[in-house]
Amino acid sequence: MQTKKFVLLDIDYVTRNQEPVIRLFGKLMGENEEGHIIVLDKSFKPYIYVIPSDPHCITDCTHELSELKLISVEMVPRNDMGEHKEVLKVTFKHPRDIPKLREKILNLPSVKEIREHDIPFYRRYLIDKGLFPLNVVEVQGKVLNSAQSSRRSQGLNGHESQGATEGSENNRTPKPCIFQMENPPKPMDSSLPEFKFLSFDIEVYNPRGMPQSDLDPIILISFSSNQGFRKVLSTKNPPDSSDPNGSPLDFVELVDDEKELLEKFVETVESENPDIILGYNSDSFDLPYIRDRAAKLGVPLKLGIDGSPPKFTRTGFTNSAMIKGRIHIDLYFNVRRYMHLARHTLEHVYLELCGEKKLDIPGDEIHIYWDEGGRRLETLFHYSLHDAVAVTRIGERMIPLSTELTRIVGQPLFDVSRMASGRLVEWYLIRKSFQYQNLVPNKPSPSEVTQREDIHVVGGYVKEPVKGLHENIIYFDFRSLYPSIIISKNISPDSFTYEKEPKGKNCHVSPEDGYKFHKEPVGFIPSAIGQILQDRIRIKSLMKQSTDHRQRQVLNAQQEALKRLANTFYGLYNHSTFRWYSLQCSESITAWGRDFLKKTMDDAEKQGFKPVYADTDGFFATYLGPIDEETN
DNA sequence: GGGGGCCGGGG
DNA sequence: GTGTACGGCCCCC
Repeated sequence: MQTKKFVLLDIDYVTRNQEPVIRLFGKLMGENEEGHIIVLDKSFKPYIYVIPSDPHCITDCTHELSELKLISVEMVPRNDMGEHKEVLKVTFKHPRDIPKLREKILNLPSVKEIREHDIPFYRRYLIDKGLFPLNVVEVQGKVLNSAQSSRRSQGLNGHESQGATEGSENNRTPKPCIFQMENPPKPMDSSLPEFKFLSFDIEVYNPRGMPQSDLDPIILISFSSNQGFRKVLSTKNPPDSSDPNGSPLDFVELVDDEKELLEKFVETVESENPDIILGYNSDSFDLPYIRDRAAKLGVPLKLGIDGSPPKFTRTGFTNSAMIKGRIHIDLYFNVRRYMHLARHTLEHVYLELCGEKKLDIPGDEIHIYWDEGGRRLETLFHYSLHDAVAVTRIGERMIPLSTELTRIVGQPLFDVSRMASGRLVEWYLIRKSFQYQNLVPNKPSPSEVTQREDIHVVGGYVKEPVKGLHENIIYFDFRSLYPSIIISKNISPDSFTYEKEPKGKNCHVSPEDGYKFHKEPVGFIPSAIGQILQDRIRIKSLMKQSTDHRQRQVLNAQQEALKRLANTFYGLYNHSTFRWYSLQCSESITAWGRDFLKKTMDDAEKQGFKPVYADTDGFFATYLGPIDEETN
């Protein structure tokens, strides 16, 4: 039995002998260890929860379930919205069985509800094992491939090898260590290495406007890493080609043709061996384009650490490209989510983040620069390289936040970098649910979503501004009004109650609607927000104490990530697709908010202030001087 | 005002 | 893949 320590970069599962096998992709951490590891875990099985229609018919329910193709049915205690329940944990042979059987199970006479039937298998694994991507994991087991003996192993790494592979082996990435786990993985609290990232950008010959991958070849591919690597691969000789060694453009490497360009692209990724691959709009442009051209020219795109080609999927309204064992991040989506700019072109974003103008060539003129050669071509090389460098610079600013969000939310960086903030919170809460043995609420059906969207909740209090030029202005505002209300009034779906009995004393009662929330115990959502805010305070104080520059940067990213998470909680009760959606909670928050603001304004008026404008969590007032000095 | 459709980035 | 998810703006009625 051996022990291996690694940074968890990515996770998925494959099917071997009809059984699911979890694969953890990592970068080895030990003293004399180098390279990648792929850890296989055959022991984890998918499951869902079944709530029987009546607590007494749990045996009927078990019986009905036993007719199906399952591994086991087990009675377990769980909490559901503050209510204790005995439910059935139903374990399946394969994740595929769940979408196949869940309708059938739901329609059994003794079944009332099914839960947690839509949690992707690899996410379930991370949550249940307490593993956090980008943190260190220790595993015990045995190495399956003796070092370097077989290229890409034999099928055990999930990707069927594509026949004999030729090409230079000189500075290729060593083959990953394939490791079979024999004991549960241990999350470790070790210090972490910095991540290496490689940015890339392609240029395409485009005499007809936007390039079409069936017609227009890729002419340049440029690279930039956060460790100083810079290169442009070109299918055309740089200027001054009469002297092959005298090129002033020493970052340019000439290749014979587009086929070699793509082969060198793969080799560069292998030899640079980055943890993270960055692009700008690379999910929907660069990588699909490279895929199409590589297919046309017969170049295998062995970009994953297991030699697999990128996998293209749809993520909502857009595409995403996954590179196994490395983390491909399209910064465009990050930037669009986190930066509020009118436009999100690479040029605009670079200017905003780095304060520098980017060398620019109008997109539709690239083929002209290419054809003209000479100085024009030189400019094109610089432009292309600079695009890749700009992506690296933007990455340096954006990645720390995403990596810390990953460590808090506990889902892969690939996913986290593409998730809307509401989703991040949702996965954070799903993990919390597991810890508290709570049942996760189901996602709403499409009809429920539209129903929710039709309901409008009254927002914050707004006092129309009094027209005119005001002097002697004071401004008052509540520091984070809504989160304070959620916590102080314990606003949570599991503390909300329709009960008439516990009036007043044991409940907070909302203004206007009179919704009641139990004062105790602390609700699920308030406790989660409370914990995030507390963590943030703790990290900010650590930051003050720290003298190490790098550590301070990490801590700062951590507290920023927590702030971002905390900030997205407030509106979530009113998000139609949120699992913990609650109209009562949503209405109560704003009702209390209006109440607090109005009361404070009334008090201020009594003290001689005249409010001239108010909005949600603060107001402006002019000071008229003390009105009635005797009252106070 | 409300429903439907389109677009963003990339060359 | 135990997937499948945005939000702003314009147009039209």
